[in-house]
Amino acid sequence: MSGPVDPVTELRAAVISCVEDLRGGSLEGGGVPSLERPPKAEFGDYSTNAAMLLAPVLDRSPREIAEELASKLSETLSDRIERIEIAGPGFLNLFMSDAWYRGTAAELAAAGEDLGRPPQGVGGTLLIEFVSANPTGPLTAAAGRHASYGDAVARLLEFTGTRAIREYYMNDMGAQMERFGLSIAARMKGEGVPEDGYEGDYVVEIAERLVADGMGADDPNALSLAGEEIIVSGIKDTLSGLGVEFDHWSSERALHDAGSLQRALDDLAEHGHIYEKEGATWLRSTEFGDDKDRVLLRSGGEPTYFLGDVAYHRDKLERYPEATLFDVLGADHHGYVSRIKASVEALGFGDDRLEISIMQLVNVVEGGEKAQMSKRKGEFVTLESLIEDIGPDATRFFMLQRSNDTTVDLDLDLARQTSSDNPVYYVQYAHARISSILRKAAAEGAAAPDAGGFEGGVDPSERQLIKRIAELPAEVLEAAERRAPHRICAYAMATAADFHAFYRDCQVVGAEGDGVEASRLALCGVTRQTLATTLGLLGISAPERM
RNA sequence: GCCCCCGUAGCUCAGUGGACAGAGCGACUGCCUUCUAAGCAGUGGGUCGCAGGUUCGAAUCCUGCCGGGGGCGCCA
Repeated sequence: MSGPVDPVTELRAAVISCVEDLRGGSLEGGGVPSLERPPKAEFGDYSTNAAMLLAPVLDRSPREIAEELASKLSETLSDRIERIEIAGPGFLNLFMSDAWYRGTAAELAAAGEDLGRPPQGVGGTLLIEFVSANPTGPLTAAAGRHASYGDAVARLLEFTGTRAIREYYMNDMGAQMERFGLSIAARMKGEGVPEDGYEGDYVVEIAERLVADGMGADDPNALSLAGEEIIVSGIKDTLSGLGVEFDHWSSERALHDAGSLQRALDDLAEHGHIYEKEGATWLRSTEFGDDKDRVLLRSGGEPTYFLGDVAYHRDKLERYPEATLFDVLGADHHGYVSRIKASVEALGFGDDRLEISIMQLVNVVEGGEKAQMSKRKGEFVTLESLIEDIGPDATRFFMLQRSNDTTVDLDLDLARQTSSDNPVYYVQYAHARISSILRKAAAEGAAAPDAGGFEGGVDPSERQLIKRIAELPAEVLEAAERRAPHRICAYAMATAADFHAFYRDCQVVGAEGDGVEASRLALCGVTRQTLATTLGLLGISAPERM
């Protein structure tokens, strides 16, 4: 027997059914009763606010309703519940029995690799566009945040039954590519870079490579194309090093050459949302909530960056008619959100087809000092050097640890430490420690893991650990729906902490008592699976030895 | 001026209506003949930016203000 299980939701279902009984009808409107871990152990294992929510509906006092709910729940849960207390303004505090803990542990163990997978997944298709850094230079450390985030969201959704597609969009057209080509040409001739050119040393390296390939400095356009090829191949290598692989690389130039920009323009014209003014072609984006209308074709006739982006979104929407688009943008692009949403609507697609997350900035901190970041000046920490410095696992963990709308201060001194101070190693260490126990058990011919096969008491540390693991499906669902992988980081750390406490209190191999060793080995196995799964969702390795 | 994000412990941050507000780091104190001390336990530390409002209940929702960051091009 295996498959997704969700013990907390099962318990919640029991509460809801009792509430519906008492109310004499289904729960529409009103709130859904909570079922949560109370702040203090003295408040039991789980608590619910059901009686407080019911009070205004039934027009009776919360404590009175709580009494009735408690007796109904006791009946429904029978030997799974030890006792129910009524506290505070009308909370029902549930104290679960050893039988429930044993049953839950057995259920979790039976889930195998499906442990933590929410039984009711999210479904659908999400096309995630992320990183999409310009192909005029190597990826910066900040791109590592986008890469880690987009990939982790994709992994989370895949785990919940959603098809995730990863795309990278290259703005390989226009003025910046010209400046890039001119910068390479200047370096070939040994000259200083032109105004607004790219000053980084990598441009010198590219120039040297292209000279070696026999290229001349007289065709900046050709140089920019050749330079782009080198840059993009480097970007792919860097992302691979982080464990991020894209399904599709879209190119603005390719879209342009295929006539997609023109088609997008025709589409918008057909829908009646464009007009001419001062020689330029505009999108009436204000009609869809944007601050001002936006230029699609300049008065010279060249397309703007924005038109390319409109064409790209149209292309995505048509390639995957079932998909929701998800754009991961940097904080410096937030002004872009309303216009791109407007364009999607102007093309006749529903506004629920596009979702956008804004990533706040990344500061790399060393010795308490923030490193400067300027791509054009060539002063920045590259993602490649960051990965080389602290490794892909620490890079991902530190980038993912914070919610996307807060700035990340990546402390290199901390990230470099291979000690308990470093949260990555803390979690990985727990996984390695369990692996070591299981190795020892195998070597010493310990009992086969069996979560439910004993009648003794369950240790408080075991209870804590089982409860934590039982929360995983809800945690995964929440993180997936809210596109919030940082919750998984916090969850993984909490699970590791619970395991270390269990390790302190409970001997596993050679434990005294009938079936105790077998049940603890099973709990170790379930914990290891939990850590492996959560680390996997973050794209971080789960080592067997450290 | 307008728009977006943030303001919670010394530092970095969790916590999008529930019970006396949490974690990691830093500081201080203990614990390795015992399954990995990359670990555990304990101590100290906060007017949740300020002021109103909604609610039985607000760090959380609403309004105003203060402080920090980012953005407001026929650049990308």
